[in-house]
Amino acid sequence: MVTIRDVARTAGVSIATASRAINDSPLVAGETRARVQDVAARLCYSPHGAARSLSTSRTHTIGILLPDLYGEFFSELIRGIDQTAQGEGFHCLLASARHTGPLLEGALRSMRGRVDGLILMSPEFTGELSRRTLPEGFPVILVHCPPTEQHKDGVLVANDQGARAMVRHLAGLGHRRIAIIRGAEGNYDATERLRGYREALAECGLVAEPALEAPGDFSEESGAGAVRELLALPPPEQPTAIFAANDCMAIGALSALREAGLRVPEDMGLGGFDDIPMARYMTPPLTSVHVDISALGARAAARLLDLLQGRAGPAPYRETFPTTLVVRQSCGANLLTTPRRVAV
Amino acid sequence: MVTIRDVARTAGVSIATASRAINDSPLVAGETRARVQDVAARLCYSPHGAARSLSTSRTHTIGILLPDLYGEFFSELIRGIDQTAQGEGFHCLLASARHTGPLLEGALRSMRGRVDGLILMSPEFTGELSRRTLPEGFPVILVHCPPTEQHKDGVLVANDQGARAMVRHLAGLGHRRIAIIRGAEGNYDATERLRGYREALAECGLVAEPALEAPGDFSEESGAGAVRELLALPPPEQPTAIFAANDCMAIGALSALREAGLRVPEDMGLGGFDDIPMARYMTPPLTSVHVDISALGARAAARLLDLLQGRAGPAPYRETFPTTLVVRQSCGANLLTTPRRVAV
DNA sequence: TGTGAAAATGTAAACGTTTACATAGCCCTG
DNA sequence: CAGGGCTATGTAAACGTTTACATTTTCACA
Repeated sequence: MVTIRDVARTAGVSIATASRAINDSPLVAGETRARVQDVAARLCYSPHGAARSLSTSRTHTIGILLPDLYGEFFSELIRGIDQTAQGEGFHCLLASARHTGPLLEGALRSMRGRVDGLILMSPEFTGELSRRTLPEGFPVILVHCPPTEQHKDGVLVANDQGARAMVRHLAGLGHRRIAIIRGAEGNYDATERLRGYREALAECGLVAEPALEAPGDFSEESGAGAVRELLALPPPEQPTAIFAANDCMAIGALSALREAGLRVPEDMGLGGFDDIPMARYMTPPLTSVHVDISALGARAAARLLDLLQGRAGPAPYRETFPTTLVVRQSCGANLLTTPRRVAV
Repeated sequence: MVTIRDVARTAGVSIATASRAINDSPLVAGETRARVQDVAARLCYSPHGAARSLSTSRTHTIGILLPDLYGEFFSELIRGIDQTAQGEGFHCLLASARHTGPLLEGALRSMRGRVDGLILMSPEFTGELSRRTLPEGFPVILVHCPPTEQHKDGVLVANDQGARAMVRHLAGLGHRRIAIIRGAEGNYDATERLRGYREALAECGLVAEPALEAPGDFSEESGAGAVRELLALPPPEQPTAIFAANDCMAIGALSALREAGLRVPEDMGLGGFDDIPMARYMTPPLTSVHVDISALGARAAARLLDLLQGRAGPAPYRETFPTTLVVRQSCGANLLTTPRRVAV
């Protein structure tokens, strides 16, 4: 492997000068710089990352710690982060701490000396854990996490606002019995979306009924299962519209409704959340709440980079990403045929 | 920041002993090891990654270099890789080199001293580039790339086999005019799938017609556009079945067909490729070619780790991942109603 | 009780950089 | 021409580890 020594020797300068030339320091004569850079190119020299990091105590890498790597949300988030990071010459070190507790601690630990800052998404992350695993004042941007004592910076999605918009929209179409298919137990988004759902019901003067809050876990199957559960209710108690806490469940719900011989939206209105690319291509096209996840990732990265490059003060930064309701046909708006069960 | 010196001092041993104790070396007395580890835990010591890497010239990190980070393929691939890597205590450093040439070179360069090996997917990667950017003998696993002079290890998907299976299946259902919606120009998968399509036609005694090879770029829109193009052909030249080179385009095609008032599969058979999770939830459920991408990633990572851990000889390793045809309803098999245009 | 091997520990070099500080050459000014 | 300020370069320490080698301790055995 060719090191800076080799470059220096070949160019006939000291290591220090070689280093300066390579880093475009103004302290080196133009002619020397050119010669050194020329030699470096000829020898195919590239600086050793670890050595550089050790010396400068900067890694030019941001860590991404996620609970999982499954699904569109994470890939979009990563894409947004990576794009922004790459724009400033930063790398991304990826880790997922599927399981809780000790594994998360290990993952955090192993980041020491490998990253300059962290974009972190984990419900398990607490101030106490931070104290044990991260150097004091280590830059962290939280995604979807409540702030901790040490780390107040974060971005989050206006889940409740989105859910409210959806439910109000359904109510506006005349639905009085609106069910929700809930997300995974304990999940942040799930909780917030449920909250938004309940708030909207209250605003619209409707009462929340436990029977209309079907459990789910964000998977297609659970969406289908929830529908079967709802359709097992005695007819007067059945909903006329369903709000699925994400699009996957909405899609599962759609297929279960079809199996049950119900038409969407005529017999049952349906709304999802996330507006995944596929949503518009469903039959009928799915009404959903749009969230620009990659933009969310990009913002998180941008803020972290501001911190790292000294462009931002330590003032706590929290940004709530707004959502937008995308009305298509599954909800029953834009309806060409006549609904059977909904009184308008 | 607490370093190994602090641990050593507090535990009353030399740095060397502290290091050994922390790394569970057998060269240290059990009692000493316990004491040191105790101190380390109390001080919340975690070893500095860069320092360690510099000293051992091992980073315990594998680099992932992809052309892009968009879509299910990449996220699944990354998931498979990360899972396997994490199992052996390795990290993943992610980079995407969207653009070609110099950017790719820079990305490769910047990996020096940061990763122990590389999982690389880029059509632009050549032996010459490798020589310029990577140390000799640097472990690389290629995904979907032709082998180069230095790097022969790689995994790939049996794209042509999958495409052949699909087209043969369609032909077996009686279709004589089978169109393809091609993938992005120059893309590896696209080329292979097209090749499989043509081979299968030949095998079945059908003639390839340029008019039936509609261009596409893997996006939903392009799928819809291709369908409009095909339907613009004079009726006798129109296809009775369409093979879309991926599921996204198949979904776009589905919605364009519906707009045109055609029923799937009665009026037009349809098949996709990739078997994305959503495929089964389409109306009708999409017949597709299943590829287990995360397993592909896992295999690539496993092979790389074998190389890195000295468990495998340098014998070139190439694995072609088989695909499986998943027959649902969009192709016209399992058909309940009668097809209008297909002679069986 | 002395000897030697084995076990435990310590000393210091090495990994490849960056950078504070020292030095050398040069030009300008008085 | 001495002195002082630049500018360009070199020397060497530092970053936090690991590890080859040296040294000390322990302990079994003759």
